[in-house]
Amino acid sequence: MTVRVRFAPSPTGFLHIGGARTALYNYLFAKHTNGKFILRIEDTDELRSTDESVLAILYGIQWLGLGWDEGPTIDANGSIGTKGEFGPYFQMQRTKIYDEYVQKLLDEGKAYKCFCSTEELAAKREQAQKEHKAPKYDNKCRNLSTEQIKNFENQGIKPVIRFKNDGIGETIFKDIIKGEIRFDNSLLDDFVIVKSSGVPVYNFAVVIDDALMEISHVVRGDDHISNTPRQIMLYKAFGFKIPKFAHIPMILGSDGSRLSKRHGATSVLAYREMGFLPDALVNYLALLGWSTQDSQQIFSHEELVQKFDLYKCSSSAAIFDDKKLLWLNGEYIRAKSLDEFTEIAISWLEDAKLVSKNLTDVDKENLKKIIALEQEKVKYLTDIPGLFDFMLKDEIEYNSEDVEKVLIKNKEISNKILKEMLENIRNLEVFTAEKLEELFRSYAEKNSIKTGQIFHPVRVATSGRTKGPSLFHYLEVLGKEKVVKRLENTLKIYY
RNA sequence: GCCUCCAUAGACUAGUGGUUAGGUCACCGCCCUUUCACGGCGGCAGCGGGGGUUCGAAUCCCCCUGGAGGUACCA
Repeated sequence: MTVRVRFAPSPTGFLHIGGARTALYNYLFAKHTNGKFILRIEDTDELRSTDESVLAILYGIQWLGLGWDEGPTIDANGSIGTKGEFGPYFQMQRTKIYDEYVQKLLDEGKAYKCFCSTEELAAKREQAQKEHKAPKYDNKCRNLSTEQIKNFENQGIKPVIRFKNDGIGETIFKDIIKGEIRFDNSLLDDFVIVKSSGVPVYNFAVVIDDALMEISHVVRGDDHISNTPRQIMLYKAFGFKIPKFAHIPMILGSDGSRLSKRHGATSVLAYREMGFLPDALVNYLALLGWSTQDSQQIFSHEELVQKFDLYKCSSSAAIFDDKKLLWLNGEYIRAKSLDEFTEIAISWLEDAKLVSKNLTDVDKENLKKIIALEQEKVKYLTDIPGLFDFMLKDEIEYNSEDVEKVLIKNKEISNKILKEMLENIRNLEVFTAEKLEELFRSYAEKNSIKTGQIFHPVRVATSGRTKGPSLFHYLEVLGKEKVVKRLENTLKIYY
């Protein structure tokens, strides 16, 4: 049996962390088994579905690098196409298909029209709650005569269509992750399968689509567990083959409640904005609910595909921990080759207007030397401008605290040292890290002072702060001219 | 209220009847070091509670507690 799985988001918002992980697990399971990963847009919520959401979701999955085999496609201009033979992959384009199947149920007496008003239903529900009873539809319209139906229709009342649930026995299924789950059918009512607008409801459309698209495994969030018995009833009513189910646990916020805006960013694309590498996010998400016995933490995309095992997923909800994500992000940044990282860094420097667009290869080679000094320090890509600006700007910004601590305190000493070092540097013919280090150390020895007493003031005088790359290396990259100028400037301003 | 799922350190997890309960992040300490990082070494910290079953339970069963999800003409 070839595996066919799908990710079926409803376009009522951006792609969030939970959805991303569901998509990822589907993707990994498909790739691992050499199966197909299908993307289907469940846009039957006429009120909340938007085109922007469709785009945001598509971009989000694309950014994560989860290519899908069938479903909507999107090109550089943002126009939407489609690929795969089982489409269309937008449910609202499939209404004719659903109509057919609804009619079948109606003809076979397995479904019926219900004319009860939402107000009436709401009132009954409230009443049931008051009496501590399960709010269940009372089957009022189950046995309407054709005359009664005609009567309602003549009044212009649009019915919903309900599935007739016999309420006998149990619905049992074996979930790949949760094990056996059973529901008492008598607790379920005659649920709505088509809204009065004529659009099918989620529980109906998924079943038709999953069956027609030959989905072999339904991998989705465990918030869908309670929908599953209804869906199984429909599979049975149509005589469709029932797919395997894998309900993956939810991702929770730091306080253990459902992940929401309260917990900060939940949108995948927001993580891009925050400076995360997609591979780091993917790696983190993979680990949130799945692990290998040897406790491996870092996986390449290929390794993930190779090692991911749907059957070894955790069955309990996991709290999203951005500390660990951040650690992984650092790991991925450090693992980049200098060339790769330079490309990434340049785009962030461009956005921050620290370098111009259309850099020449020579510019890039020079930048590479600068970037090499700080790559290991980057945790968020958004750190990049702040880490490099002192190397790139003509005018440095002085951090007042650092200036106070290193230059102003012991002013006479630092003044003398800076003046003398300025002279020494002016006289230095070969301006390399090695020569600079020699110079600094011999100066310290001659004057019998600690090396730190020179290093620190020079660092602040040439960079404006105490934190930064290895002193001699960045001085070399900066070049003699700039170093001299900065020292002169500092002496002018603070002494 | 009712239904369903879940329960190992602060977080993610390994573990399927006998382990000094293992790993990772975070945190703390030490080392490396001109700063910041990186890296290395070490440490703190856990089986929610109560009953069973068993010679023996983190592991199997029951109850409780706690958490999550559902209970829609939303998905």
